Amino acid sequence: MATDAVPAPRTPLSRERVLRAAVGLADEHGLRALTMRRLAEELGAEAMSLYYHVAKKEDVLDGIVDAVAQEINEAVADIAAPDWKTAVRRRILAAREVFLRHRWAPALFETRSSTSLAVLRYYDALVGLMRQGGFSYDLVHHSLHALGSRALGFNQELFDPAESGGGDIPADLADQLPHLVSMLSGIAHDDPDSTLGWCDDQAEFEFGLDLVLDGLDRLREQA
Amino acid sequence: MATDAVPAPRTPLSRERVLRAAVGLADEHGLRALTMRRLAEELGAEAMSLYYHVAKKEDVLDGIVDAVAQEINEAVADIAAPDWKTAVRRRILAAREVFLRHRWAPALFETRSSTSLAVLRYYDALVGLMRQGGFSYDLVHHSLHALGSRALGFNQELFDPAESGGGDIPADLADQLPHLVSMLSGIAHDDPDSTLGWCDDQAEFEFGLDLVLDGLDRLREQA
DNA sequence: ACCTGAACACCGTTCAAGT
DNA sequence: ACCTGAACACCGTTCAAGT
Repeated sequence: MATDAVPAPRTPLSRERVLRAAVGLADEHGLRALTMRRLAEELGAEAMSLYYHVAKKEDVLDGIVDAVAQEINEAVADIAAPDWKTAVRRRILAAREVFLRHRWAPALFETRSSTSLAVLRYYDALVGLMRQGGFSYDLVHHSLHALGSRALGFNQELFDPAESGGGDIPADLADQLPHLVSMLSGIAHDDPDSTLGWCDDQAEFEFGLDLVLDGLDRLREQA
Repeated sequence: MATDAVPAPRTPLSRERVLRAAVGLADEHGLRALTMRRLAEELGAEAMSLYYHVAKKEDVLDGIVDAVAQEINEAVADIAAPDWKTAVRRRILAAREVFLRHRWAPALFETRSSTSLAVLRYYDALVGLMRQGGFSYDLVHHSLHALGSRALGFNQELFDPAESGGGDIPADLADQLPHLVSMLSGIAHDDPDSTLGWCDDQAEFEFGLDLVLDGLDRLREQA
């Protein structure tokens, strides 16, 4: 028996523990709460200790993007479908569900300049599926551009056309925006739980996704 | 005549001067260089002086987004076209040119939660054009979602499928990404000047835009 | 090998004070 | 009305030092 009662030996830090804590912090309090100091606190350590396991904050951000992408790859692994379109569609919608669990992720993904390996793997599978479905490499390439962030399951929007249901636009402003006001009266987004970002709700996402996928399928047939 | 030689009376600050300087700073050195202190320095004043003319940094950011949107509205004012599709298309491509002058803007636009008046005006005109072209308000609404940021002229992409032309992917990595590597060999983006963000070059932007516009036109005919 | 304290250079922002 | 100096609370990051 040891003579001294050793204090519960804190689980040592590691890159993985740091990244997991970072994801948790962002999930709970948003990206802005993710500071090195706060992250260390979450782990019961000092901010400076983190630098032994990660190079800099950017490294942490790259790391949690990769972590989310891995989560997507797992969610997507067992998906099978009879044709390329439903296969791609199902993968994208499954990926989307991961983003619904990590609402900070779309904004962060868009700031990364170097692409994570897990994201590349995700795209690689997409390319494979489309090739198998009869696409030329060239058309696949165009398709990825046309899909943009929708390929990964989200659609960062610029403004919410139905912000507050349109009911709160002041009258003087309404005069300046006649068409917008007319459009918004009577339109409301139903399910707040399916909303990613501003107005990217499930129904609208699928509308845009299908519009693009159908268009691509048509181009494939023509080729 | 005044008895004392007054020092050249520095043009006084104003919200507008602050915003103009902010846009210039971002144009020249990027968004990261846009700090209150640096901005003040650019204006020959102290950081604290800015707070007399703007509420907080967020206010500055909202302000320069609105300034860019105004620039877009001016660029787009005189556009006429025979049908809704070319009208919308031309407006969007003209808006895009403004973003090519302010490459920091797409990223910033996507972080704004409240929409600038100038952006609303831009959308209002789009809605008007589409209504006139035979769209129901409901389909216009879906259309705006489907277009997403493309309605304003940019397409924030997640990764550059052709990053460095694909030539620099290490061999061991290439084994893990067979489809991607095959696709990338032989694809190169030609004109770096037309590139917004990562891989959003002019040709790809127009491909995606036309794909969506054609799809919307088809839905309009069916309705 | 792993962690930390003290310190540096930088933020945004306040507030009372100057003209 | 307009601007500023000093100060505060926070960043990310370094470095030499502890175990």
